[in-house]
Amino acid sequence: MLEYTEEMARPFSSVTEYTPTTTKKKKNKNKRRFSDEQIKSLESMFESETRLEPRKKLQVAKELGLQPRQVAIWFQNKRARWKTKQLEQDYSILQANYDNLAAKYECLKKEKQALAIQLQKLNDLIKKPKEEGQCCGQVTVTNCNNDGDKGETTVKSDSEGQLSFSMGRSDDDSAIKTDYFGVEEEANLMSVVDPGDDSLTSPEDWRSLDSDGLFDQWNCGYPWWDFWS
DNA sequence: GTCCTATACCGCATTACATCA
DNA sequence: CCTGATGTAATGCGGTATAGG
Repeated sequence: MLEYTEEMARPFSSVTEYTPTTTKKKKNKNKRRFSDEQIKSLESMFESETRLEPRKKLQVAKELGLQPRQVAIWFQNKRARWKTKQLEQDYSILQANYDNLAAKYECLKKEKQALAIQLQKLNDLIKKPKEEGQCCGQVTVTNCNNDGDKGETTVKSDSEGQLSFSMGRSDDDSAIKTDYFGVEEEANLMSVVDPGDDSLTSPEDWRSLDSDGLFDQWNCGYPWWDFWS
């Protein structure tokens, strides 16, 4: 149901005219900013509803001494400004998320490089003959998780060739020690580490692990065992 | 029921003006 | 006083929805 015509509601109709040769707007010398009182009232109405019913619009216009058209335009402009503001906020959030993600990516990249070096060292090591006395060793990996908590993982190989993992917090002497697995599961580990490289798939080779800082370069935000998950 | 016209309203881009540093 | 930047009221246009002939 149409309650009034746009032309009836157009403000300043007596001063807004058009030249016969062009559609360009003529200067409107009656343009006045709305009073603080009017703005305050419109703002509070916008907070409760961003669109006005035609009847409500007429009522508001009457109350504020404005033309209904002016109220409609104010709401229209207000919606546009609000949308712009929202977009800016959304952009800020996206930007923050992106920065966070980029930082994680860089971290993972460094992690990957470190692991590649470690893998190379491991490859070199397992090629050494057992006689060289490389039967026992311990490697400690310091890392931090997503919560920023530091932790460490120790990989030990004993004279029997048993591998054991202990995990705990570096700042906590009561670190929980956990035997992770024994020789019979080493083959599984090998397939996780490098399924495409049979140079690491022999349990024999793992008995020669040494602690010459293979994992020392690890110092990123993720436990190394999550890297392949 | 369908088409056509008139009207109202919207979003968007832009203009015109007021205000301020 | 002048000037450029900024905020905002108002305009124009294209599109959609709806009522009535």
